[in-house]
Amino acid sequence: MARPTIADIAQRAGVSKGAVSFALNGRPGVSEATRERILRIAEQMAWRPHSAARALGASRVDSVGMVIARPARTLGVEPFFAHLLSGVQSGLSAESISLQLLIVEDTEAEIEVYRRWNSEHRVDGVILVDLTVRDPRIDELKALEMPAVVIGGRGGKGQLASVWADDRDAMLTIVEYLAALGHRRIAHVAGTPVFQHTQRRIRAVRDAAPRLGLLDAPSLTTDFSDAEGAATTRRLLAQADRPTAIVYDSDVMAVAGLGVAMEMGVSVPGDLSIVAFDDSILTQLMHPALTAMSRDTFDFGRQAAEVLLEVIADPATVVNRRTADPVLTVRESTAPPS
Amino acid sequence: MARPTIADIAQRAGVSKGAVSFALNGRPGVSEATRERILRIAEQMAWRPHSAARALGASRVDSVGMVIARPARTLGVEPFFAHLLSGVQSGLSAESISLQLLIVEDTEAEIEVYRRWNSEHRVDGVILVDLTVRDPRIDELKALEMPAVVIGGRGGKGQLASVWADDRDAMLTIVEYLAALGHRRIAHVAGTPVFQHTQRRIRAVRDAAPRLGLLDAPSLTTDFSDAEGAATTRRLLAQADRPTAIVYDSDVMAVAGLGVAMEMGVSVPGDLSIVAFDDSILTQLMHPALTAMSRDTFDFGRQAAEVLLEVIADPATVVNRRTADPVLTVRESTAPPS
DNA sequence: AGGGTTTGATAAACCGGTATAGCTCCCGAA
DNA sequence: TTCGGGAGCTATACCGGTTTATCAAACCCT
Repeated sequence: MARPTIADIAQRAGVSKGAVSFALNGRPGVSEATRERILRIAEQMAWRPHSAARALGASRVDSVGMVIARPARTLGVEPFFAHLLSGVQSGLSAESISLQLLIVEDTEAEIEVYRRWNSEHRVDGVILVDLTVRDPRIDELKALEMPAVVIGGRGGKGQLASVWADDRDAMLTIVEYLAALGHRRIAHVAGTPVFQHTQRRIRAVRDAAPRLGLLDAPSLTTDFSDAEGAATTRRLLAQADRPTAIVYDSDVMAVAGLGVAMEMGVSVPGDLSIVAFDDSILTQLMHPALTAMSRDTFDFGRQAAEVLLEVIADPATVVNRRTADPVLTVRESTAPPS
Repeated sequence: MARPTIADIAQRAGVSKGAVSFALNGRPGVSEATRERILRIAEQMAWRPHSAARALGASRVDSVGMVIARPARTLGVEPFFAHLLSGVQSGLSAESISLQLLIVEDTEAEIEVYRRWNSEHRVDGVILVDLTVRDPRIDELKALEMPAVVIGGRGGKGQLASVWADDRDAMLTIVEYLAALGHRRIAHVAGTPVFQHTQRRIRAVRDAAPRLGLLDAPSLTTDFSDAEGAATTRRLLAQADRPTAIVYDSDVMAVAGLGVAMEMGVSVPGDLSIVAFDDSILTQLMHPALTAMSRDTFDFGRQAAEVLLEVIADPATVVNRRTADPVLTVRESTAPPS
């Protein structure tokens, strides 16, 4: 027999399909003795539920989705997504729920995917990343009544559940660390201002500057690419009163910045301290190795999965879970200014 | 009405469910006039097939799977997977087939996933990566009769369909290029010998050495990690008659090797030429930028998806598609030996 | 004109589960 | 002694599609 169905089990156990269903799902309706007998037979026949059949009757699909809207070109350099994915899956695997991953070009395409997933019943819920200010996805998902959890930002007026780390605090930690070393000219090479986390980091720098007595603390926005990271660094270092420390919003930009500094004969950390907001193998491979803000991305993903499952179980829930704070890993790229 | 079903459409069109099904799937059984009317109504009601219902009746799920068996830690540095994924999806999206992605720790877990997917009917087929010598997955998938396509290697005695690039030729190109520059001591920092592509590259170096008059051409295996890449480089450069050129099997190891060279005061490309087998942003970010073998990974994935769909349509097909040859991108890390 | 084939459609079975109404015992309380 | 009620199980409807058997009407040929 190719793939046994519950009807096969029922026949073999001499009971009805319903009884088998009860037994296999641990719900009342059969005696302990019968349940055990059925479970033994199911085990022995290597029965597995047919996911489609289950999805049709009940309305859960045991599958959640995640769409990443980034041009393929800029994707994959940061280990961020890979770790996040692993984490999400470890959070899902406990309930043996599968993950659909989709990479699309832009937010419009992403929303289209949500619509399709919704009408085709392909997923029970979704995980959102790269939250922007006034993110159109939030309203859309609300309208579709699709369970969702936002990673890395509040879910818009508390509408959606979210899992987030305290970017503001992390950025303050970095700036305070640099100020404590004696730096007074600190520059911030930020990401794209449409992202909420970029905004929060920029605000954190701006707010901390006067308190720490910084002479100058500009935040310069980029598109997160190595090219713009390098160009911005070049502009900064060409200034008469150039910064003695630069904070980069991503590890890729920090590495690009380090390259520019070396090329311009600016020694790191002698003449310039460099801090990367995100940590990865990249920062560790450099010479000097870069001081970086490390987040437990894996755990981030795991928690997002957990929260999503809660929301799916009870769509009324709105959790706003704050994850462990990022910690600053000091390496060789930071020192007191000369 | 929340989500219209074909019954709703049938009622509105004044026909039976069956007629609607025929019309929507473009099969004979309804007149052109009726078909058009039904299609218009379906369009107007924004009908979408319920994926589970369709999967239950027919036996296709319109979903394919891909399992990556690597410890999360080593994952995600190389843009390889991200690009591959994008490519696979672009190949699948035409037929609006979705992709299930799973990251697991080892091959054993991977096989377990295939078994589960098979018995739960979760996917119509799978894509295999990181083919090893005598890969146990091939026999398993054959036994499960699950459509599959292998990326980056032949599918074991022509059993499974595959999509591959010519590693051997690519490696020969690199070695010939270095020999033409005048190098006679070339070392090869390889990956894990369990992988077929590693074996092929090692053999290519060994075979080419005498023909090109190389004095020495050792292939040293590693676990692909930056740590072992660095350690191996250190050993090589400490030798009395150290190599004048090193070929690395991955971009990460090449970068680590470059770091070691700089640290030991070996100038690149003055005293040592470096070539990375895989290209990525990493190699471009370095100073000097690394000469590297570039593959069109996106296209690789796209083709794998296409072949898989062919195999799913007709399980008897065994395609062995060879993709475009990788090309050597010469940058600043290679020069004639001093 | 009559018998056979084609066309266009329908009703019902089916896929493999889940949910529910209902039936039969059996036990305890009134 | 009877009745209520819960435990244990069966039968059946149902989820939303696909597929098949069936059938009436039209069409075709000699």
